[in-house]
Amino acid sequence: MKLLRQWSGGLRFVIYSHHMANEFALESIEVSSSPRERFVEYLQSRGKRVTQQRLQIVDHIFERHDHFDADELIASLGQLDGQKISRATVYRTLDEMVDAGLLKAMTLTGRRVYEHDYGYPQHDHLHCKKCDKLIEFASDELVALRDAVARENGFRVTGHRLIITGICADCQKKQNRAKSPLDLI
Amino acid sequence: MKLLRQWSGGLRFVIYSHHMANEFALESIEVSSSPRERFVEYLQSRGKRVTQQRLQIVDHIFERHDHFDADELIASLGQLDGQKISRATVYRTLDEMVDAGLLKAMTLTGRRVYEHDYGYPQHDHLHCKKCDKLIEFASDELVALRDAVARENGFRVTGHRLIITGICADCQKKQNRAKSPLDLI
DNA sequence: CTTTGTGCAAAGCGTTTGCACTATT
DNA sequence: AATAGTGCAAACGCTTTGCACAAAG
Repeated sequence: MKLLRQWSGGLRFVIYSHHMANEFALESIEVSSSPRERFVEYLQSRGKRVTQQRLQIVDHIFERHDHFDADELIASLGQLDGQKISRATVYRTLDEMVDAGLLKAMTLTGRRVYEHDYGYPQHDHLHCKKCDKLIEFASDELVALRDAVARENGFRVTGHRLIITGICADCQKKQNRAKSPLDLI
Repeated sequence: MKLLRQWSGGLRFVIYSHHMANEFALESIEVSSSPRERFVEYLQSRGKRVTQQRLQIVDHIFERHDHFDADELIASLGQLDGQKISRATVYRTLDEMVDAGLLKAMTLTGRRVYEHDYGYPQHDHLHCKKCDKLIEFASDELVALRDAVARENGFRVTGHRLIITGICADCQKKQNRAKSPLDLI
């Protein structure tokens, strides 16, 4: 799951690679500053402090594109050298990053899952209930449909979340393999 | 929030009224037995017992159509005469009713919310983040879109959940009223 | 009479919070 | 120096579970 990223001076771009298994096949969109820069701006604009912990967390999260929860983040932060960042600080910083528009959160199977929301196009998910994998897809049609439904109901949309649940291609293969005659000997 | 329901012999129908505020504007679909009957069938087919508590809970839930969580259900069950049904039993029975296909569950703002899934057409929701109201809508287009996306990804769909978040018409009115010049005196 | 369900209270699990200490401004 | 952030552990809110007793089959 490699990720290409380019930060060039002035106007900047993020370029995510196409993932072979299709999980992260969306192209990135243009952004005017790095996640770190944007987080610093956000903090300063609110009179909040730019701490070592906050910087370490933003940098770490935007080093690769994937979906993660608080525990996974804490575990992978723990592997970095230096002193550990506490669970409480991680939770507090994740909230701030959601506020800052850097991350998007959704609840899946009881736990909160986060993903990049900055420099990444709007999309929805296919969720495999066997392996828990999230596959992203984007659909303009869906957004149009959403807006039409909202309009009919006099509703002012701020966002949406579509999760299609089922079994991914990989898990279907595994299932078939398990059921094949060869295994019944 | 009145509900019309008719159980006539043989082939039966559930008829939900149109709700004035539009929360429950979907027409019902035909079902071959009452929720209670279906739950009993489900229980017997699995060698589970038909207890007073289980019957009381199904009946109570299907007396009116709305969205509820475990606590609300426990509170409204508590108002019935007779001995109280324990929290644990309510949770266990809700799980069984989801298994039985009578209820559908989703997680909203941390807590699990339930709604009828039997005798009620598939639909999705608009969720007002001001007043927490859920407005239902149905869209065949959405289902077609979902299936197309899944097909492209070799994904076998078992279901989906679309929640459009924003501000409902009522809350928009309230907001405008609060901001009107008259209130600024 | 056997076995499953119920009620209670305790445990679980992810997340949040109060507070004394530390770091940023 | 003043104030906001951190780390710790305890608290939280919702849900689940172990166990002794009650009820269904």
